[in-house]
Amino acid sequence: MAGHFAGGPAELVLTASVARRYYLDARSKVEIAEEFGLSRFKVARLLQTARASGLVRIDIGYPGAIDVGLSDRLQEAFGLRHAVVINTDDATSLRRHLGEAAAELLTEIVTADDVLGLAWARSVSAMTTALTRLAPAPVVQLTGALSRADDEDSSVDLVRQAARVSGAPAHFFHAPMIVRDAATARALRRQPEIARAFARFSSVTKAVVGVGLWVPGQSTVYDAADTEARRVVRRLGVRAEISGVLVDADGRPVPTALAERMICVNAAQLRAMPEVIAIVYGTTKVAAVRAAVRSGLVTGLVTHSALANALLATA
Amino acid sequence: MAGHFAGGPAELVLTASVARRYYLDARSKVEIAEEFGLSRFKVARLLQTARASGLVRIDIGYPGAIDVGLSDRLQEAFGLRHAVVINTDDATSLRRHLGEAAAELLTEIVTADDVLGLAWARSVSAMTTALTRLAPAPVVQLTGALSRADDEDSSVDLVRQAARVSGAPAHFFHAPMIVRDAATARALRRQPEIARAFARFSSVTKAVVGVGLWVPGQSTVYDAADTEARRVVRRLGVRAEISGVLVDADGRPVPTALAERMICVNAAQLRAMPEVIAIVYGTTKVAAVRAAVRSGLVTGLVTHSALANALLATA
DNA sequence: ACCGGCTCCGCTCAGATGAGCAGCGGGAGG
DNA sequence: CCTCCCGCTGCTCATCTGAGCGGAGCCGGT
Repeated sequence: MAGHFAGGPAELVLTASVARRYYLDARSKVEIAEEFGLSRFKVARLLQTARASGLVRIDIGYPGAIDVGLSDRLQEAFGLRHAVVINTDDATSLRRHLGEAAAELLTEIVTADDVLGLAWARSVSAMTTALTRLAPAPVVQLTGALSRADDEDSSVDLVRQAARVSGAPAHFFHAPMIVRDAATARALRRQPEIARAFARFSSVTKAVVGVGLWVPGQSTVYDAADTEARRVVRRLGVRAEISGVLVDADGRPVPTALAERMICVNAAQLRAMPEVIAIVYGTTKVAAVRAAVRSGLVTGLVTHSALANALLATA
Repeated sequence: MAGHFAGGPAELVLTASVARRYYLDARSKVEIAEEFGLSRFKVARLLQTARASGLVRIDIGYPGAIDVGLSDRLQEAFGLRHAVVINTDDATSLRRHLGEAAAELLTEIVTADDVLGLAWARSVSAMTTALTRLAPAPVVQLTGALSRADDEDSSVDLVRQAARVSGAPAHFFHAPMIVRDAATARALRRQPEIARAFARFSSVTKAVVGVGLWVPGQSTVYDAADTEARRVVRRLGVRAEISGVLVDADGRPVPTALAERMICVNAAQLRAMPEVIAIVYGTTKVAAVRAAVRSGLVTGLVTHSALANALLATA
């Protein structure tokens, strides 16, 4: 493939001329053949050798924030419908950049016929912040609120913000993501406001979620859970959390007692959504992201170079 | 041309995928269309934008001694049949490298049906030194010897060496390049040995020559001429010397008294040779080389980057 | 609402292209 | 000298491709 050029200097230069005419000046092989006094077959063969010998190099890349090559490979490798890899790995601006990229992606792919579902995650919050334009699609809240002291945007605010941009209705509810026991959760889900939002899950066509690794500090759900639940869930094989949906290392949903206590979308509902885009950063989460894409629940990924490379390395 | 990409991230990545499939994996547009569920027209348009936006970059170059891009441009710009530009400008090894390149070129383009003509020049000498393989073409000496004390190879040796490699007859003669007066030159040209060689000029199909600038130290003929001749010839407008043939800045042959005193090929004879390759180095000679290629006497050029660039800059 | 202009899309069809094949010529070996 | 073999060349035909055309949807101005 990258073999050296066989012929002499004259043929080398001739080949280069032909290649330039063909690839850069966009002439047809017939034209080139006439111009150089060759048969079109000879021209075709010269171009073949030009490609094979590496005389003509074609590379696909773009001088911008998006690493298109990596995005493409990621999409291909995991069979994703969408993959956007951001070039920077700078920790300080990473979340903002991913938010912007995801916002752009959403602006592009969401139409008025869509119903948008949003889970709570800091990365999803960064997206809504960056969102400036959106087709008039209704927005549905997918998860309850997580009681973190430093949260600027609650789960509810996030949904309302997106709906404000889209100009279509917001379907939100006020409830925590995790409650003390299953009974309380069941009671809450019967609340009219919450039930109405949940009823819309089945019509959601595009969702945006976060992914957490089931270890301290790498999952808002993990951090919000009590010590006992953390341990039990861990022992059941849960490795990753997709906006509340708990899956094992291979992406299989794991039934847990904790899930009974959560006010959020479940695996079956998520799977029914044609498009689920995860925004994830931090190489620590490699295993979680791999589980998420393997699960098939996640069909799109917005991430950064380091994580993308890590994913591909272990694929 | 180098405009940025218009669409959103999803289309950007899709375009990159399609471009990779097309340019790197060499799939047909129809195949790609089926694979991605698009029409082949859509694929074509994506590829167009990919090219126009700079997402797909094609460059032609070769990691070797020969700068193919420059060679190509030179060939194109001056309508040359052959152009070989060597990448290095390192003065110490320049002549040797050019000699090797020219030798390769000659090995490639000379066939048993050719008759090879060789003029004397240090660069041509470097070529014969590097010559290891050559079709059995007879070799004809085009110029007399120049009496430089430091010459390793005389005009004669050069011809014999090439003929030894080719395995075909050498047609050489022993005579100086410049003699005291025209009468002596005429007498010499009538010498059987010399006349026989000269008679072969008309059958020469490929010649290799040097080019000199008509200033001190840039032309072996200039240096070999007497002060008076140098001045007279200069005043007649001569700027360049192509292995003894004197031309002005535009490449027009200039009739001179000096020419009458020289034992070498003349302009008409040189012009009759279908292929005349000049080996030249040193940016000082730019004007001389331009004159030589403009003259149409020279149809091929073996040179180095700096000189090639200088030529193109002033073209 | 209606119209005119605009853009985007996919169709048609002629011309361009590639895979495979046969002819030719040149060199090695008998 | 002949003969075989190999590589190069250009042909055929089925497929691919590009330029141009017309229709569908969109948008802004009455």
